[in-house]
Amino acid sequence: MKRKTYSCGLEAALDVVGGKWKVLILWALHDERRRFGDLRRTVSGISEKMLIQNLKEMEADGIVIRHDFREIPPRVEYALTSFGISLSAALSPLCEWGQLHMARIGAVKEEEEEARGRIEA
Amino acid sequence: MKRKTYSCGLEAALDVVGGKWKVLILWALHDERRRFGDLRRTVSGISEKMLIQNLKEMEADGIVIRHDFREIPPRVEYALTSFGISLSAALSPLCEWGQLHMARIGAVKEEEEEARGRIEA
DNA sequence: CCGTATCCGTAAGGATACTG
DNA sequence: CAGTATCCTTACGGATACGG
Repeated sequence: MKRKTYSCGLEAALDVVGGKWKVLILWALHDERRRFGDLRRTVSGISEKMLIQNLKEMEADGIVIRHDFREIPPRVEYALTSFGISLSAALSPLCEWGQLHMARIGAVKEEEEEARGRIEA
Repeated sequence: MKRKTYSCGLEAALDVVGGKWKVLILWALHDERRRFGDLRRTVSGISEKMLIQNLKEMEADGIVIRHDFREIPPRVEYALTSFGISLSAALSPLCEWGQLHMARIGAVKEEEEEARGRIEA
């Protein structure tokens, strides 16, 4: 059987949590299971389409598990698998780093956006 | 002065190392300074355009520093700043996680790609 | 050797409306 | 409530050719 290969661990990790939303979804689930609508509100800015699409991929990758209560009105909860939990643990230092340097990053990015604005104008 | 804000540390971190290439470039630099052409070969699959574009953004973000030796033929080296080093340290658990689960991830992703192939056919 | 410039396709992602 | 379906835009990124 063929198997995709990677030149380093980060490349493999990115194959699972790459893209704009997956890390944020993962993080929203790292401390508690959540319903679909709950996730939608927690991960600010995400559309329903992107949310469900990413959740499906994450489920296929084995980091998230979906539990459908088969009630009416519908009720579905998403939670991390143990694999997902190990991933979120690996992500936590990055989260702390971001927290620590948030102010600096925010300032630089704000400048960059202003600069882009000046170019367009 | 305005300042961009984030709802969690990961969001801020992603603003700096988001996208397909930056983490890989960062990682290529985490143990040694490298020349442009060296980076191009090390970060497998990247085009010159994407490499220079990302390097410029990373320089603007203060995680990479560019040293132009002003020689002919040209010689330019890129290295991590101390800020960049702190980031690479925060990334290292994720790298280890990827390394550890590389086989599993590779297998799943291979299946997914095969599945996509069947749909198109 | 280290980039720039240009062209171009794809796919990621947003908005909106609709269904069980 | 939890999704689907559809349309549409843009920006990410590849390929290629050229310049200092």
